[in-house]
Amino acid sequence: MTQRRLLVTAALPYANGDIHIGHLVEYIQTDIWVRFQKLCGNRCVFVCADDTHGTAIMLRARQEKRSETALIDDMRTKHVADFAGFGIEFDNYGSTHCDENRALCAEFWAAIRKAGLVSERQIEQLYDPVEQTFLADRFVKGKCPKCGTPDQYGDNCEKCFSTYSATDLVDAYSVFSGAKPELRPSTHWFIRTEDEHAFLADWTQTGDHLHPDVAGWLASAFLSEALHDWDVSRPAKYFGFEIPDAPGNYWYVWFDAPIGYIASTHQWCKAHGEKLEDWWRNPSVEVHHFIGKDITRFHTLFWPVMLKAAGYSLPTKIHIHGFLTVDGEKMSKSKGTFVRATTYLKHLDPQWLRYFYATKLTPKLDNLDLNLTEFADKIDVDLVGKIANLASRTANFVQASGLSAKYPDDGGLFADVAAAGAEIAKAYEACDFNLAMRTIMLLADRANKYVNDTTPWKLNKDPANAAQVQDICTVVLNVFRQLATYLAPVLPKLAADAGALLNEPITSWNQSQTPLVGTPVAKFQHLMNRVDRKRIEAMIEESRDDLAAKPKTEAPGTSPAADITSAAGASPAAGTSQWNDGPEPLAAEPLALTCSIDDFTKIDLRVARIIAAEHVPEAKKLLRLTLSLGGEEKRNVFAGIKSAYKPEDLVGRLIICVANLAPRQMKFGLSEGMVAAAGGGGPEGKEIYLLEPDSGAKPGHRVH
RNA sequence: GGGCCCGUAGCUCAGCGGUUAGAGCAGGGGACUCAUAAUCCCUUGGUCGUGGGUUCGAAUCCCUCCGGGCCUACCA
Repeated sequence: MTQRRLLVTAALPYANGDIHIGHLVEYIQTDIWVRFQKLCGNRCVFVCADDTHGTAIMLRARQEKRSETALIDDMRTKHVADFAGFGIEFDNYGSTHCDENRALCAEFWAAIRKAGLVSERQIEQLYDPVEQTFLADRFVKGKCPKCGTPDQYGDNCEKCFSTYSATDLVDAYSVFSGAKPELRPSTHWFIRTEDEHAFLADWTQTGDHLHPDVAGWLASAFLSEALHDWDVSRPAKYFGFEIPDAPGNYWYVWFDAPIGYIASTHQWCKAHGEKLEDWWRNPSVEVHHFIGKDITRFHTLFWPVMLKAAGYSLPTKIHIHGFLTVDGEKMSKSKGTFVRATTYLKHLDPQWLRYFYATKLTPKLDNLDLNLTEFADKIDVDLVGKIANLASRTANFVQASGLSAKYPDDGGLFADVAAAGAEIAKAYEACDFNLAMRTIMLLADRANKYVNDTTPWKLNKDPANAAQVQDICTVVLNVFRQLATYLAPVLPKLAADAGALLNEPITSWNQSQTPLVGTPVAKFQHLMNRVDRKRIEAMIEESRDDLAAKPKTEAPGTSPAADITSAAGASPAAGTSQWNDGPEPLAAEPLALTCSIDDFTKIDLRVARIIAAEHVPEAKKLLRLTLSLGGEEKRNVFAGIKSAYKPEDLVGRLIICVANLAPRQMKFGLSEGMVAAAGGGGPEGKEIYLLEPDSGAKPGHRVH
């Protein structure tokens, strides 16, 4: 096989947060693929970097009272340590805030201008008067101008996938301050992607660059109509690179982020005496991007246009994966399933997660689930019970004698395992790690059966059988070594340990094709530990604590908020010990800031009777309630309690409502108030408890 | 209001137009005791969410419906 040259990237993590197990899906996936390529003898360079620019970084740095560079340097150090902890080996890990990237951005910009793709025009842009900054697209929300969906971000609509600029939003507000943004004029620069419509229509639909599902989605959602101009500049203040020919303006973070792939490559080139052109302007080099499905648009529409204009290689393939769920649900801080990389490493073996993700990853865009029980079972059964066990049950017998000098007759076992290598390699290449792992485990089953059938432990009782025992163990340890080689991309440490055991490092996929003979066998040591379930619980527990410990408020226990709680019939005066009330509910939703009695009296809480309740067929969470405040005073209220209450059980009950809440137009009608309920949402949103006054209260009574 | 994804054995998933629907794990029975209570053999278990349609033939293609999830922090 001829040596391929591959340039591989994983998406740049944003320097505004810690690496967590969701991120790791992608980095582990990419690392496995890269290690596989390298093991096969291909020249493969794996680059990544921190994505450091944008309003979020600027505001966070401001909040933490330090410079942006101090913040991003700090985050980068943490990210690098997290990745290293999981054995993710980048050839270069850079930052988008570096000289190479600045220079490349300027080069791209000049080329895109030269290609005639840049438009300049003055627009009225939204400005947050509280934070005193123009609002990046993602930090303005409002109604989609095309379909009217509320709470949509300023650059594209998640519902109808239309793209637009933030000023098109209806009823916009700043996600930072909540303030109504002001329109302020400023000049912006746009890339007219529509000019490359034909190119994109071709590139996305041909050449196997994209999974067919993605290609189809792009074709129907975007390419079926004219592409919108892409606003790539932001006026000061903005943390990023200033546009050379437009002083006071900065490139939008999504302009310089993908260029960061090239900048990181450039750094690697400099460190290794290579030329950037040989990697990014060389048709014989394959460029592979690994990304999550959330950032598909940037990589499949904008990025190719930029690359084409600047004369850099277009991606050979964009590998897109789905999101992680834990125990079937989205990662949740309150449930402790939002596990940071550092937290995981404190408790569990990184190889376990690498293996588990490998068993779940396919070329498809499906989300993958980390079922914690299954996780533990898979490690114990597959890695300890099947793989490690092969060495564990035979190495001791040949520790003195080493492997046989000549590879014995094994009934074709070694040859079969060797032959399976092609199929496994094909699966790795296709990112079908699930298939690769299944195939490997089947082979492990066969090898274990071989041990059972040949019973070396029985033969070993008679010294006359020494040679036969040695032969059997030579076979088993060789198959073990084959499997360790096949698993090396996923489990580099296991492969290293296998190499140490047999005194021959595993460095190449081809080693799986030739038996190892005559080498000494080292004293056997545990290759892989079983999963201690308690450690998983501890990890989840700590992830939960992480959050509870964070937002401390000054609110004293006697705040008005606490009074409301007592009105609900909780027992605040009683010690928690007597009633065994745990701290979880409070931890899940910490106390709000102190408010004054004046603040409180603004809210007019009233006793009301539910005189009618009905389902709203089209609504997922809502019930329509008619509340009576006594006499003729009635309120039509939509309450998000469908998951916890049936309409027929509600009619006639007394509840507490917010009687002076501003009416709100909802999809199903006008809601003229709000029903008070306790609870934290809970699983499936079922943890909802309506407040009910003590007996004697009458509709219309105010809650003081 | 729209979009996307998913619904195959208890669990996680293969299969994605063609013989009696598969695997791993879990469950049950047995063997073995070298091995990290590992391994090996046998075995229970599914009208492939529903109702239509296309077809000689559908889990597999099309449509309806039902159910679940996501689209709320540039969080993969």
